[in-house]
Amino acid sequence: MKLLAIDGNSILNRAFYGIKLLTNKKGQFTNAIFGFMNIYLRNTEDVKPDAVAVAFDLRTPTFRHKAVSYYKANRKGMPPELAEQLPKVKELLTLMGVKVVECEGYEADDVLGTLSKLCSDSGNECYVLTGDRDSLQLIDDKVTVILATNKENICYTPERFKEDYGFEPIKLIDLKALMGDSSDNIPGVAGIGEKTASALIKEYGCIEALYEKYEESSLTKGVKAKLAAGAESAKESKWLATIVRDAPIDKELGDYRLGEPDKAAIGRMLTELEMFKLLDKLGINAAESTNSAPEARAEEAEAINAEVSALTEDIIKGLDQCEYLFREGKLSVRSGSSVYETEDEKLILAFFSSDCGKSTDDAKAHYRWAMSRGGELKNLRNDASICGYLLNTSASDYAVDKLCAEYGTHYYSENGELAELLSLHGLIGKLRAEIESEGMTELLEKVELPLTEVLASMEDSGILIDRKGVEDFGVYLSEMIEETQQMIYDEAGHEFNISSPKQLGTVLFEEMGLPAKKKTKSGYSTNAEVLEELRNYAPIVDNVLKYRQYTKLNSTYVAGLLDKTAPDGRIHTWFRQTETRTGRISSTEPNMQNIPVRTELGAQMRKFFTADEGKVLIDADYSQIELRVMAHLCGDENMAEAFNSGEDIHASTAAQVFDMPLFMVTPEMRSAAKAVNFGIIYGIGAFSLAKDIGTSVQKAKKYIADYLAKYPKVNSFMETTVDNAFRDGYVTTMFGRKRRIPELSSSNKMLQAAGKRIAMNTPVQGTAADLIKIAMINVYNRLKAEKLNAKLILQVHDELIIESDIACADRCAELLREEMQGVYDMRVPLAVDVHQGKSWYDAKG
DNA sequence: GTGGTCACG
DNA sequence: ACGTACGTGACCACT
Repeated sequence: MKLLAIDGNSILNRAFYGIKLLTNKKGQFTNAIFGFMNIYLRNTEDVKPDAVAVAFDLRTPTFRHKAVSYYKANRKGMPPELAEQLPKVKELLTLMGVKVVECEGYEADDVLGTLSKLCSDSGNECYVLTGDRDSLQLIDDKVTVILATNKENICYTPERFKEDYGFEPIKLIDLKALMGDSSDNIPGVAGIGEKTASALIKEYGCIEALYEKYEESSLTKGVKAKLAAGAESAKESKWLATIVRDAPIDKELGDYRLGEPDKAAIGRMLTELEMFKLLDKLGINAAESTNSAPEARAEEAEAINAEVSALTEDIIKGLDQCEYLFREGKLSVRSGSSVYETEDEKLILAFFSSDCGKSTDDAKAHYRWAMSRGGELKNLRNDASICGYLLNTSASDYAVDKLCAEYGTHYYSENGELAELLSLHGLIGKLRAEIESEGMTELLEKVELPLTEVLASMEDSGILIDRKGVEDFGVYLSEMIEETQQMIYDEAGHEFNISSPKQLGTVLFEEMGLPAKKKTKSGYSTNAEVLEELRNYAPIVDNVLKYRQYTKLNSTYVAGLLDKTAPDGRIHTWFRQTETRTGRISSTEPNMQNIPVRTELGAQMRKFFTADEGKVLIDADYSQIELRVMAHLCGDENMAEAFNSGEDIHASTAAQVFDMPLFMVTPEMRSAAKAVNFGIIYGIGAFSLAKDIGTSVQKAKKYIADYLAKYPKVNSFMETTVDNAFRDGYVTTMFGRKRRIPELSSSNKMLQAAGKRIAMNTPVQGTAADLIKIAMINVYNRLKAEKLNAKLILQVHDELIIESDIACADRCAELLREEMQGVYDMRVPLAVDVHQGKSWYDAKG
């Protein structure tokens, strides 16, 4: 028989600290459960055990079977985020048919010691899985210890142990008796560290032999003195370091055989925890619902048994409300207890443009399909993924099966390709009810759903790219890269991969001896901020910075964009509507929202994004929209006054903070004030502000204090927002968009502080996102209604770009300004800069 | 797949 | 004692 014995506490700890905090919708922490189960599954697959035991510590303060309990009592307790996961892991294991072993007064490793001895004595194989090197003392011919480290699992057989340590596993106890172990409060011999201890054990084998002979040995006086002084402690430490091997547990190995899993209960539990990947791995279905309305379930049940019929024009005309899915050219529609299908493009277009109210999933793809054929999609009522996003902006995806599991509606997994369609019915009902009760109906109906069509149209339009121009720019960059690279090699004295931070670090900080300022997890930091400070030390630094700039432009932008050019000569980015935590849109393949602009060389890229023949680009961007949103949300009169008077806001902030008239504000003061303004939006911290403007933390603190004193309502707004976030667990934007912030309930101070900053930033960033989304919808509708030959083609967070016929460009520009400025009645004006040009570069003004 | 870096708002 | 501002996406090196 093969037994896998697991140190539950040790593995759970590794899992907890190795994976960032995760929670389900209710805020229950799940990261340790997730990590534990992954480690468990990986190892059972590798070991293929017949029996498994997972041991957990169980000690009470009054019961001390040995002094270890007393010493270990000093250890820090578990953080609450982990403690709440512990009983869940035990429950889950039990449901899976795995034996959980706890023994009053003993620790997990004592249980492992006992189990491994049982195996060893009876000639059975035992694998001990732990993250704790202490357990290596258990290794023998029958007992292998699998040590789970952060990087990999190391499988310790007696041979492997000997290779690494140079002595037999059992002598690990003696090693610890000498060197001690601070994490276990084992004192060892004062002054003896790992090296000396290891040498002594290799020479003498055990501490008894050592103490018998050391006085006559050739050891140095110092070591002898230390050994003499620590004799008692060594003996005591050896006892402490010895793992118990006869704990009073069930000693019948057969009792640890794996039992039958209770799949239904596991399904319920993991569904509740929203651990769907794990369900997949275990081959278990998510729990079924109790949540669909009975009528809905009845309709679905009938639909399952009904014949699927072919969709026809007449049927389309008779439809009122329906769910549909459109995948790989096939349209499936459910209405009442009937299901229809077709692959006929004409019929599909007729359906899309029909008056029937439509609920679906991933409508943007359908809009694009219709638009590219000159058609349209009308009366979109619901989109499951968008509803899912509004209800929880932090999920990784919003697939129908996941949503059904999360919201507890029935998923017809048994019905093949109709599964999702039938499941959608109950799911949409539930999602709408949740949206309603969370007060987000208007946000869904007036903002997100209409926006889907706008984004589809923007993607469909794309933007014209001057391929020849980009290619030429690429040739120029390649020449510069070649040249710069050669200079770097010459200065370094050899060739190396400049793009490897590791190799670059070695060259700069070891070979060339430049002062290393900052470290990363894996070595020296070589980022631009660090290199900037080193510019004066050696010319290589400047060249590396140049090299970085050229290669970035060449690979990300030149190569990246050429690669994404469609046959129509345009670039069609994907706008993602369910991606960001704050409500912003994101852009991928390529990302059109991070095209360079801040450096002159980078900004050249924008010359290659152009208007088509006879057309022009119109670019409009909000000026300081986030600060204006802040001014509106907090209602601070001082801040509003600055905006209302049309002053330069950063200069005006400087005048306030430095308490002087506007005309006396220097560019340096303005720049510092600008940094403070940014800090305010991000959730201010003195340290980072100081770093940003290159001043002392003390001065930064004073700036912040002065700022908040001048704008007292900014201060109270932040406080109230954070307080409410603690109370509710989420924050909201002006239009009711929500973001949950589980970080606030973390006991880790860093994480909680990050949660507070999120709480301060999200209402501001998110409201700005809401505003521009509404403006986009209005612009789109007006361009259409006024039949202008112009299209909205890009959005870059606070900026919209229209490609317009030259003939109507001025009207479009005016329309754009009106819709953006007038999007919502605020306490401060929303200022918009509008420019026209043949290229994006020119249209930026 | 993760971490480092850097492009944008 | 420790690490440090909000939100993204792409590319490269390295495991």
